[in-house]
Amino acid sequence: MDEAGQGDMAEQEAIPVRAARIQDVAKLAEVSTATVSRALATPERVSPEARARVLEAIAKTGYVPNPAARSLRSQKTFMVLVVLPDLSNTFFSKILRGIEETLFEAGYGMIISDLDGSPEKEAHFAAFTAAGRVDGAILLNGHLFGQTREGEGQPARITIPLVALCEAIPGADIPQIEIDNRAAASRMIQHLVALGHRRIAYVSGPANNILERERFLGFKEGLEAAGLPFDPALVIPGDYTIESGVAAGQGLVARTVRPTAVFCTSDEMAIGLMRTLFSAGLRVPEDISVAGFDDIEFAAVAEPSLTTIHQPRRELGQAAATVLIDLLQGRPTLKQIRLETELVIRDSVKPPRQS
Amino acid sequence: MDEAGQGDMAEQEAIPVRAARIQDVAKLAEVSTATVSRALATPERVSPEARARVLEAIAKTGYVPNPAARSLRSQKTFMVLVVLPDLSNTFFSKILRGIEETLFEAGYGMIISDLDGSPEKEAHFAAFTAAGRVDGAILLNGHLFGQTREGEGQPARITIPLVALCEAIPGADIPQIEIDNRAAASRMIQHLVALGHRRIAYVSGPANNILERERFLGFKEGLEAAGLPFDPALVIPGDYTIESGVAAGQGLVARTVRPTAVFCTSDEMAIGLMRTLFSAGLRVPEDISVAGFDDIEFAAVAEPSLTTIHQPRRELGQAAATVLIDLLQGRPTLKQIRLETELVIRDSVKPPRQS
DNA sequence: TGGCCCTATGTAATCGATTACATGCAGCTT
DNA sequence: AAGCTGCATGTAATCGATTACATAGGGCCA
Repeated sequence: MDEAGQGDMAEQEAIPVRAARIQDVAKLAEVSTATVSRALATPERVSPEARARVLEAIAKTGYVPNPAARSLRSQKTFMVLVVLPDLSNTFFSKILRGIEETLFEAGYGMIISDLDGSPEKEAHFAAFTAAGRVDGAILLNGHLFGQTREGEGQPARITIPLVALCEAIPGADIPQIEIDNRAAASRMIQHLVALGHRRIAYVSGPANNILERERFLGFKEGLEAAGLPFDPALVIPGDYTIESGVAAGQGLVARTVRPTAVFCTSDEMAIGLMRTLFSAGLRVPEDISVAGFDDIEFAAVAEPSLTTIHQPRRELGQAAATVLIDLLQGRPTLKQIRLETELVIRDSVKPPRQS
Repeated sequence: MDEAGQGDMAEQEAIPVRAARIQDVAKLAEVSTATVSRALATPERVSPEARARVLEAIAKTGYVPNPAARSLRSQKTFMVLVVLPDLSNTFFSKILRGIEETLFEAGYGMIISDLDGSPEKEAHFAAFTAAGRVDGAILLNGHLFGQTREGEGQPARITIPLVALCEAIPGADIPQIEIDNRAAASRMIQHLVALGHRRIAYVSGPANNILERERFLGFKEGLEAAGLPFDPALVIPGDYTIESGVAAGQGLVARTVRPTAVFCTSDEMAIGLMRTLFSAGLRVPEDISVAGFDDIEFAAVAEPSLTTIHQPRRELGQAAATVLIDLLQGRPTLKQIRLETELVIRDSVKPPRQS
């Protein structure tokens, strides 16, 4: 190692104290390594005196078990992989926090994999997982991995417990933790309809996305329930990002006949869309109502504040982590958990001007 | 394991294929395990024929080296710990992405630790680090860990390479990657002054936070440069969150003599503050100008769009990861890297009404 | 042709824990 | 008293890679 980063350090101890091993503890406590190991893993199987001596020796040496050795032998890593499509997306951060919290309490660490739409990364993490670097994984990306190139050369079958979070994975027989996207979307449409809206536009998520499919079904269901026709011209493509919301807004502004309300399937898009409407001189909700989905932090402080569907993000993360831990520890789990969403009524939706 | 999660799986192969070991590959390729290992680690030290046979065998068996075994022997984990104070904070997510990207390319995995203000978590991760579970760490939380209880029982000294990101760590002799917070804050004040503002309020970050200290110094520096007096009454406490911005706004609304401009040291606070001003019937920037700091995604689409300081978040993450990797691989590194910020002028700041 | 060096490869020690199996001893039953 | 049970503990195999050291063989030079 070059000295560049350490040129003038002074108060550091000169002797690089080798980390204490179980051997050192055993010697100090005058027992065998087996007893030390048992004192930690199964205290009830060790006499109180021996246990006390071991604990004292551990405190004295600052012993921390070497995880590599432990996991090599026991085939457990106490690590969980969280796979998500885009780490920089606001929507995920609170979910992650819920996951991290719960994992931490159970003694598990969290490794994050941001797929970023890259198949190579996906393949890498599939191998990573297959290699036994983690005990289980939480998938937020809507599909299993390692599913791509089957052909020759066994594609490293994933055998560890998996849990799907938010985006249900169709063919997979793994626990799913999610919200009822369809019902939530339908609920929002019914709310808009109840206020008198008849021409309701829909800003979609990315094509083929399972959330998108569900929300779109909910959208149509809501229309149907209200006896309104479905008009494909009122479906505007988006991909959940702010930018796509901005773009959707531009398309809307350019129209001669506009919808009276727009249901955006993410808050980011709703906020981006409102921005564009403002720039064009349109007012929300006076000229056009805008609804979102997710209830991210900024929804409440947007101007106007955003009517949206609240997703219990932290709880979703906690639930997924809990299920995975149950799975890892051999406890029975539910195959599907659906958390409740909530329609949050704020200022971006009002009855249309002339109904 | 209970069957709850796996009741009716069908197409799964019945034989739980034990993952291939280096032995299996060696046998198939008709070489020794040493040759297999070398074919992967130092291909140039293996004959082309042997290498080809090994690679073929690897492909055929789907062999992936067992990381626990590897790291037990080589004392390397190819894992990096990222310590941050709040995972659910928007500001960090893009930084994380920059880190993850760079680590991934270099073959490192990322473990995340959300300290959440909990000393226990901090102690835990200090032990975690000391135990050799990671090769290095990136600290976003502004202080070293394991620094707490020195006393008896050696407190598991951290000896692995560390890098401080965003929040410089005063006494520590480790590389720092950051922006020039002071200069950036000063720059913003000068911009406000140049537009004619004389009464400029400052919404602070949490007390004792190093970013806060620097930005506050910059604020005062900016005032001084303009020959304006520093008025403690114009300093409003905050903690970078939306909520604290909302609270700061309430305080402001209640005043009889208001500043003509408010410099919030985070975009979140600026957005929360604008919200409160709107609710009270004040207009931004007509009645009062508002500036932020960070340039998060929502700054551009806020209403009005937010004048702020752009931080190259992704690049910050990349730079920190790059420095850490250099450190890990024994290359020389810089001790301090300061990335450029940029004043982004948008619509939330205008000259005061009567100057 | 003998000696030397270099390359390719193999053998086996090693990393640090967990844990199957063995052992010794105390207490209880018959 | 013999035999059984069960607890506390120790011994040593084991997990799967990396790598120090040993060795075989080929090429080159004198």
